Amino acid sequence: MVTTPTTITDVARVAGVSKAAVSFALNGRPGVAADTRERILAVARDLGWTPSLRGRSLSVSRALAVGLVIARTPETLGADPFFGAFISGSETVLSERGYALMLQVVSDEASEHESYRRLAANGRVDGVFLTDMRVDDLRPQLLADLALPTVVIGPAPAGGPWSAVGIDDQPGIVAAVEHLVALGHRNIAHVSGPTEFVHSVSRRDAWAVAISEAGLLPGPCIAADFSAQDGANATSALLDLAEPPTAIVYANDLMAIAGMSTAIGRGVEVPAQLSITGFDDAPLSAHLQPALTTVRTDVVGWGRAAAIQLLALIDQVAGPEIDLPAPEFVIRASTAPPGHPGDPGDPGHPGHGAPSKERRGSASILHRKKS
Amino acid sequence: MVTTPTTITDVARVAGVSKAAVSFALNGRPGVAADTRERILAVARDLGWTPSLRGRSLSVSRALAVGLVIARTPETLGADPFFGAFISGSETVLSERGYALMLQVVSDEASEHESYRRLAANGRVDGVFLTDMRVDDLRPQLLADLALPTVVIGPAPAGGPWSAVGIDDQPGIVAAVEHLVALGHRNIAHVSGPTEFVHSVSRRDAWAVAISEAGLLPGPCIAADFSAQDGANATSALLDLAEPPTAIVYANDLMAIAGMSTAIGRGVEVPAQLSITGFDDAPLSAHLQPALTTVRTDVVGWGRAAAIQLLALIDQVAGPEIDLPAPEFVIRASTAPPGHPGDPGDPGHPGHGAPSKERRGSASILHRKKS
DNA sequence: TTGTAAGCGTTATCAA
DNA sequence: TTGATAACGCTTACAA
Repeated sequence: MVTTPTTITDVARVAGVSKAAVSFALNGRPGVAADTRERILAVARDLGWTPSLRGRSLSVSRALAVGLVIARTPETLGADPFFGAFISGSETVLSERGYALMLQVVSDEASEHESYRRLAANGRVDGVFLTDMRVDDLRPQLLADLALPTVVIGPAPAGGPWSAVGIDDQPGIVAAVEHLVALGHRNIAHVSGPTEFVHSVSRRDAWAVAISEAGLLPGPCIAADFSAQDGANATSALLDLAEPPTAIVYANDLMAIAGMSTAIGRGVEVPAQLSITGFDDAPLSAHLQPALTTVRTDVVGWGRAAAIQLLALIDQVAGPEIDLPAPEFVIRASTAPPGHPGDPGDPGHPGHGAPSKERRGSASILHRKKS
Repeated sequence: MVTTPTTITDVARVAGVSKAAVSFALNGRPGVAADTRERILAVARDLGWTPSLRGRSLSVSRALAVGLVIARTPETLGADPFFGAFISGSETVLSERGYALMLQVVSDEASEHESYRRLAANGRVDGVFLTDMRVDDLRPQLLADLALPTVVIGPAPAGGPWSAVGIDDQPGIVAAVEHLVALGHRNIAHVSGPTEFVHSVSRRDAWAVAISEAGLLPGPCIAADFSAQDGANATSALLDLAEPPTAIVYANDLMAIAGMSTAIGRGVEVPAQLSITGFDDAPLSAHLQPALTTVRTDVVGWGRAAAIQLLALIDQVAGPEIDLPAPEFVIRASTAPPGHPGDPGDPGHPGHGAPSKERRGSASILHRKKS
């Protein structure tokens, strides 16, 4: 018993109509009498016929698939909770519309371009998501040249010829800084991502602005690469300063966790002597000791919104205005008032034991699309 | 300037040959003179022509793509370093052969089956990877019915009608137990994954066997769900026992890390009072305080091997024997001799500061394929 | 060695 | 409202 060697021709023959009639009936288009349509559909069901995507694809010049090219090393990919959630979210929309997702993972920028070129040349996809936007990013131009509809994921420079869907990360960072300021911190450092990325710069700027709006001088800022190793290194460098910060705002959870461990390893108590905030709310973050204060964004919803936007772009229709939920600032146990250098004999800070109740503050939201 | 409205007909016309000649030349097949071939290829290059996958796909009845359906929640997906690495690895092989990877993420088993059905009915893929094999898994039968070549990733029950590629995780667990026994532990617990998964059972059995081979009685064993939350819960339960274990072997790093934090939060020193081992070597694990002793497998190489195997299956040729590197047991700072309940005043265990030099022991390897 | 022509399974065009 | 018939872009017998 085979699956589907049945073709539209078979259905047409059995139903005693033309192929065109079958096609019309299936796609629910006018031009076929109601009873004829019924009969055709019945036959199709009996024969277990599903239209062939390949034939259809050739005929309509559409791949019915979209692409996601990720330029990351296996390690940074595996450590980032973003992609799994994003893909989950976009999949719900895509599969509902009969679209599939082609995933490509490459290691460097050159092969990333090559990847897009091939995707376009082969006609494998009808559009792509673009993540990790860089400050001077060549990909939008490339994709424009390739005539491949593109949705940029995350903050993107305004005014470009692209469509972007993103939750603005700035309010999350601002909330973190304000929280720390309210706790009494005056020397607040930042460990950013690589400055070539737009979202790195965006978060760094948010940190700087929030600090000066609080009437403080910006603390030290170190650019790292989002990896645990670099987060640890940056933290060491900050703690080695003549005037080490009393709080550090990290651009992602992975660096924050590694930084927290580094501090603890040096005998610096967290949060008593050093407060720490992350970004992402990784699945692990709530279960650390101390649990990590961080910023959570609804990445699944983001993926959904991006997929809707991309499909609209492909269909050349105006995409709906999508309201993305605001990022949440999640206060846990890794932040506290500064300057409690005492109690060095407190093993494991039992006071901050269970994650217990989390307090949340919400921030605002951004959704920018091509005008 | 448009990208590729060029078709094989254009190339044939410009080169002054037939479409067949172009096809033959492109696919490097005999039946066309060397100089003609050169000329054709030159024209193709000039015109920037790449054969359309859609036409080709329809003609050869092949999708030139393989599928990976992942049944995970966004959280467990994002926390697992496996998939990113696996996809990276398989991609290197697939893209080289002109294949692409279709990724589907679903939430439950029912929609997973649905996903496979659609993939097959649409002819979107020529074969699939099957991960997270369950003890009584219905998917192999389904895929056999769908006539979809399948490669099972990871340990699979022997004797089934499937082809499996996996690094045996047992030697890694055995190495962990032997390490703990050598350190002097006598009460070694295990936190496993859900017992419905073959790899959970495999790791649990390895733990049990290694313990009895050391002449010890098996310690307590709790099945969790691989999540941080469940790892924390299981750890609490173990520490609440009348005779709490002095060491815990976890089935993955995420649970181990959460468990470690839980212990520390309860005032239990790691590794002085409790030794902990993980599985995966997540990017973060080396940068924790204390750094996690764990088992590392070459997932990227595994992905490569699986892709080679799947393509061979699709092409109906015998796959090459692939030697997968043995899993490595990585000894870091979360394991130590038992019974040092003293020194409760040691903040942050500075003695275990930097990850420093890691000692590694290697274990053996498994690669089973369909006979 | 080369060219012709028939598929692959759709959708689209255009008479009837 | 229908039903031939021609694309779509490629591969592949088969004939020249």
